Amino acid sequence: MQRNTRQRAALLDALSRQDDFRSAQQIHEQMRSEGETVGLATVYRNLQTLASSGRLDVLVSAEGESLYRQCEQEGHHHHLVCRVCGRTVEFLAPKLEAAMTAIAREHGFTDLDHTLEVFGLCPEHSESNESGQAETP
Amino acid sequence: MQRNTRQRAALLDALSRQDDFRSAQQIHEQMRSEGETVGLATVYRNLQTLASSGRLDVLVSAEGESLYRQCEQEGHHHHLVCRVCGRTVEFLAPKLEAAMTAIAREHGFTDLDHTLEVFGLCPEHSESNESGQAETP
DNA sequence: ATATGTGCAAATGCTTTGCAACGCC
DNA sequence: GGCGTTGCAAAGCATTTGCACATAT
Repeated sequence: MQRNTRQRAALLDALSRQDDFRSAQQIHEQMRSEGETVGLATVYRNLQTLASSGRLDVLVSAEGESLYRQCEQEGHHHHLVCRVCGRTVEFLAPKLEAAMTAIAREHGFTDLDHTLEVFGLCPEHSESNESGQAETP
Repeated sequence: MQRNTRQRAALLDALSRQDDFRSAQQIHEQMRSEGETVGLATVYRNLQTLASSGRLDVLVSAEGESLYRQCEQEGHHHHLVCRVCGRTVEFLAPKLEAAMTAIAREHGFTDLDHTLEVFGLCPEHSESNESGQAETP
């Protein structure tokens, strides 16, 4: 079954100290920079395992890259994700759900499922603010 | 500017005779099988051009592949897609847009973009109906 | 002890790109 | 004739996989 390896523990730890959506490579890089010695393939493999066991949230960015983060909420929810830093806000939208369901029903569709992700620039990275303020000149 | 090449015309024609979402490679294959001689790269390039000029709808499958089809509506809209046959219904949801925008604004996000796709079973493929009527055994 | 997990590097699959030839305008 | 377009093959990326080695249990 599932063994308890240093790498897996390190990955879970990294994920727990981090609540933005990140790509496998970003996560790997971060772990490396924190002194962990982990292979990229291992990160991919573990992320996959964790995701399919429902312990992680996965979302596919507009560019087709898979982004991961630990779940915050159990139930159904959506994400507002910063395109630059990955900062994420979860939100519920029962009205949206209801409206979508209604539309689908009107067309005779059943067994519904949907994806709704919002991408944008968070306050730190908004365009009016992007003149290079993140650094300390 | 934009030139009028045989390949581009063939692509537009192929797209116009087809209303499911398809990958670049599927479209290329179809064109080939219809006797068109077109390079795969050309298909990719033209799909990209057309998509960014808003003449095509693009959607990224869960596997990260880009799927294209011609637009039915000009403006922003969403899709209700049958998981079995790919049958697609476009719909508008101004209230959803407004609600999402509001939520994003509350969190200070700007330059918004979002993906909203609804998947389900169309009337032909609903579960109560799925006993295998599509085939001829 | 032994099945699982890991690391590396090679392989995969989709997509993009460099560059010479091609063909609209 | 010139410049956008094309085609091919090579390059790029994110991700997966084969295989020998390491290691939890």
